[in-house]
Amino acid sequence: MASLGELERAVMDLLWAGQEAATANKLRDLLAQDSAATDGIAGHQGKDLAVTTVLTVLSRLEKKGLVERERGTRPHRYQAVSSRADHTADLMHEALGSAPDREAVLARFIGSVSESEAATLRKLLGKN
Amino acid sequence: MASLGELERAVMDLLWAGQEAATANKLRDLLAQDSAATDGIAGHQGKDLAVTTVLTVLSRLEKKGLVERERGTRPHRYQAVSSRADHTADLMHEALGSAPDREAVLARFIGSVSESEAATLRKLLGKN
DNA sequence: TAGTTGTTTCTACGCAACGTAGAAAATGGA
DNA sequence: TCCATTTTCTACGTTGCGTAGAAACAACTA
Repeated sequence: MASLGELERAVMDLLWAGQEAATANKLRDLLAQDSAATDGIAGHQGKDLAVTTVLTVLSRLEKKGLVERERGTRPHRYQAVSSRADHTADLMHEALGSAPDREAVLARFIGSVSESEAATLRKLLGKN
Repeated sequence: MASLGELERAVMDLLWAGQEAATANKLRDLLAQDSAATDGIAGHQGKDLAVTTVLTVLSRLEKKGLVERERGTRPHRYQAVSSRADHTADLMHEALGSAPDREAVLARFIGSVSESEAATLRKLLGKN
């Protein structure tokens, strides 16, 4: 129960990027900006989402446990439950988790990691 | 384009487990066995899939690039394109890949790995 | 060569997830 | 009490997946 749709991911990216909790309206605006930027000079003909759309997505993300909502304030405020790094690491563990041959997987994983990342990993593991 | 459904995964598990390429019929039988075993003494009332079902799934897996089919022989023979370990490692890279903060992700990942696996990783990264 | 049988392809249905949003309800201020 | 803002409810279209029947196809036998 962890994979995200395109819009869900876009919203999470915004929540992860901003440090403050955001309202649905704020997020809608940011999404419009983003798509305008992506469309380039062509003019953002695409995506002006309805606020209800954003709210629906936020509810779904809340149900999935990725988003937390403050119900006290009137425009509710939404924020990511965990950082993107944490979430991504969780995903990696999830992929790894269901494998009966964890060591082999780790071997392959390490095998196809860039040298600089390998260095990072060595550092993190405490070199001994 | 990488996530698998339940049956798709069951089929891949069989292909990954067996060393030889298998036919659709063989796979159907193995699936029936598996579900019988899972059902325990209760009697495998559940899953006797039609061969066409297995064939459909195999086609979809082929389209996804996970399965390769020999069309020469009459009962076509199917096999996994890459090992489960490779595939899982790919998934991990995929999760990691889309992150702008790769180092942070790796840090979190390492942080929540068991000590024995950390040891494995150290060995694999071994400065040698 | 024509029938028979095993195999594959085509087509399709139901269900769940997701993008999308209108209609209606709720809430807080004028 | 009425209005504007915000949230909830409901819903529709699309896509992926489990599932399989019907039809096409290939190989063997009589």
